[in-house]
Amino acid sequence: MPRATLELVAARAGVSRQTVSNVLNSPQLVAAETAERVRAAIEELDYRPHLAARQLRTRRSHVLGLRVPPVVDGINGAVLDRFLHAVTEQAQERGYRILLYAAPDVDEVEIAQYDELLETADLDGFVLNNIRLGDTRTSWLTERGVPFVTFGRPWGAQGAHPWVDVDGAAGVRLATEHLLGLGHRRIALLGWPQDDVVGTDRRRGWVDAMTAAGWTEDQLLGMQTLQRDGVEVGVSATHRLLADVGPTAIVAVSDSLALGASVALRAVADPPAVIGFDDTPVAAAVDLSSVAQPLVEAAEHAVSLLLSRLDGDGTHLVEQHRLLTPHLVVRGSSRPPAR
Amino acid sequence: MPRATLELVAARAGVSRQTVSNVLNSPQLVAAETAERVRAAIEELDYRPHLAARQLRTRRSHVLGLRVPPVVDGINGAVLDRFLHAVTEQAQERGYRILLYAAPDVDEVEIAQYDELLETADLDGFVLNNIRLGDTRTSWLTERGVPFVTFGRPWGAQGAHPWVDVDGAAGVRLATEHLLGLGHRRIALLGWPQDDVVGTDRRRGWVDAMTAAGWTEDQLLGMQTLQRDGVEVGVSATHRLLADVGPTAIVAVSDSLALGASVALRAVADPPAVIGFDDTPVAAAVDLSSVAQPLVEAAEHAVSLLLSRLDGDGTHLVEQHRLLTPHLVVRGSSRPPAR
DNA sequence: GGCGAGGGTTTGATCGTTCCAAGGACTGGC
DNA sequence: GCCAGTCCTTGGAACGATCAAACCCTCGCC
Repeated sequence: MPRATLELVAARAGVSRQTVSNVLNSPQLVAAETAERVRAAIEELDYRPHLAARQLRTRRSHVLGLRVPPVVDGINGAVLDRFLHAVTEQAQERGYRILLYAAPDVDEVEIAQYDELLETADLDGFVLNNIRLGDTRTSWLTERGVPFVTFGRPWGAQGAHPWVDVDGAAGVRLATEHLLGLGHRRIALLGWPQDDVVGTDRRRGWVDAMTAAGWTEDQLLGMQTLQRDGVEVGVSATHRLLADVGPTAIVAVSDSLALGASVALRAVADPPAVIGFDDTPVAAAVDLSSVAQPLVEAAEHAVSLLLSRLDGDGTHLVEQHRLLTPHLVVRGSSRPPAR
Repeated sequence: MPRATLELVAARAGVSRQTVSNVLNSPQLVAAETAERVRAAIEELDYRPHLAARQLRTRRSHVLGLRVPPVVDGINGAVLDRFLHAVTEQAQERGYRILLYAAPDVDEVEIAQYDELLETADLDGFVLNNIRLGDTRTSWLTERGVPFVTFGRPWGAQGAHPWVDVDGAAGVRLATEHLLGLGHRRIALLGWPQDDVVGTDRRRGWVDAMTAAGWTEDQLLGMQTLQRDGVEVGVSATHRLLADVGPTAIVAVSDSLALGASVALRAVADPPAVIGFDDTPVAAAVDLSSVAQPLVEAAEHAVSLLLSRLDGDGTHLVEQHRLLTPHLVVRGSSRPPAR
């Protein structure tokens, strides 16, 4: 059976090409009766529009670009994994598809990819997921008027654009308050270095909850370690905390660090409670409490923001964004303090 | 600056459209000198062909379809994650891109997606990654002559098609021999149910290594548990093995099961050695030895097989396939037997 | 009764590429 | 000096959709 085209459908319904096209794209222009007849013809011939032809004319591909980042540690990769799935599903439901592209962690290379994809494939927009302070990718895209959303806030004062993010401070505050509620007082933090904006944000949740519980900022400075991410780092940092601080509970800004803590605590009698961040499979596997990001929700909003810009009625509210609140998944590592 | 087109480049180089097209697609048809001139013009105008236009004419999109499966357990998701990245990178290097589609675990729904993608987007081929015994998707694709590769063997006698897979039996044999080499004799297996072909294959590696070491098949039947995947299952099954078999080492057919074993063994003095399968981030995190699948290599071959069919010179060797051997990643859980 | 308005439909051109059949230049042989 | 053959180039048509403008009614109004 040959491919059904607009022409064929038109002939079958006894109308012109354009009318068939209108039935699909601008139904309000077509008389109800005619539309009905056309729809029947479409059905009979199992007609589906050829996207490349449409794209050639309209310069719209109905495809969104998404980067698959180089696999690094693997633990946090799981986060992206779920986000990826949710984004794909959301986009699909709304008539868009997701095209992957690989790029190393170098802005210029990634920008070259944008250029290529826009020029040759007419991508309609991008979803970025690991923006940094002073990111040159976002400004490049903004300058060119390319629609995009980021999963992650633009931390600097760089131009505004739509974004979705999860409130890290709120998440860590939740975790800390949960531990306070269990009766813990001396709660230490495994944080990231100060130049990391995400880590600094998450740390704030701990600071807020702890100061509300009576600690002073000065005291807290002595109850934390700020180091880069990693299981090994978590192990050594925890040993230090045990020696210097003697905490009854530890809050970590990542599951990697929290896992390191669990490992370090294995040999300890009456081990402190531990809570991680991201609710990765690893956390579930080792019975570690963790702060869970609402990734499906994040993906929904990301796609919504992007498509409202794309399909919107011109009133594109450029500065839209959404900050989501994570929730705490309580597991075995949420022990009450030893008496 | 307006978009550069073939026409524009042709004018600039003082030749016709077709000649420019030939320079790009059939260079052997064009005189060297002319080609040089054309290439210069392309360079100057920063010309890049518009894929939709090409696609409209040739019915080839240079895009491959890849499914993002529903996120289930998360531990094994990490495997797909790395595969995904590798496939994207490989495809990109060879001038193809990866388009994602989401589908639930229902063949008919997925097939409907194929139909849609082929008809509306001219996808050139598919990469499938979770084929089952008696899969209807592969036969549908085969019937229609749609190029595809699977990551995973077609276990049944169903029609042959290109595939790439990792030799699970070899992997488990490697693990078992490693343990034998450490001095273990009584090595138990945490397996999957018999109706699972992958699990059965992996089990065979254990059987082979163990019989070579002097055990009889009958004896081995008493040294295994065959259950579905999961951390919880691993915990309870391990308790049973400890009571009934008293092994000095345990080989598991997945990291989930192996992790369950590690958890169950935490309270045990002189715990048995444990080895998992898949080398997921979880394994690395808890210092668990594990069999690693060569995913990058698998992706390379998958893309190669698919593209040789697509770009090949007609001599498409339909029944190509590749079985890769995994390697063992030795970590702390590879303890020698307690004396 | 003629004229303008406007809803509904048709017509022809167009997007950028490749296919096709035919045209032109150059070489070598007689 | 002509012709065949080779090699390269050329212009027109086609892919399947949308855009823009023209067209044809019917209706209401003066």
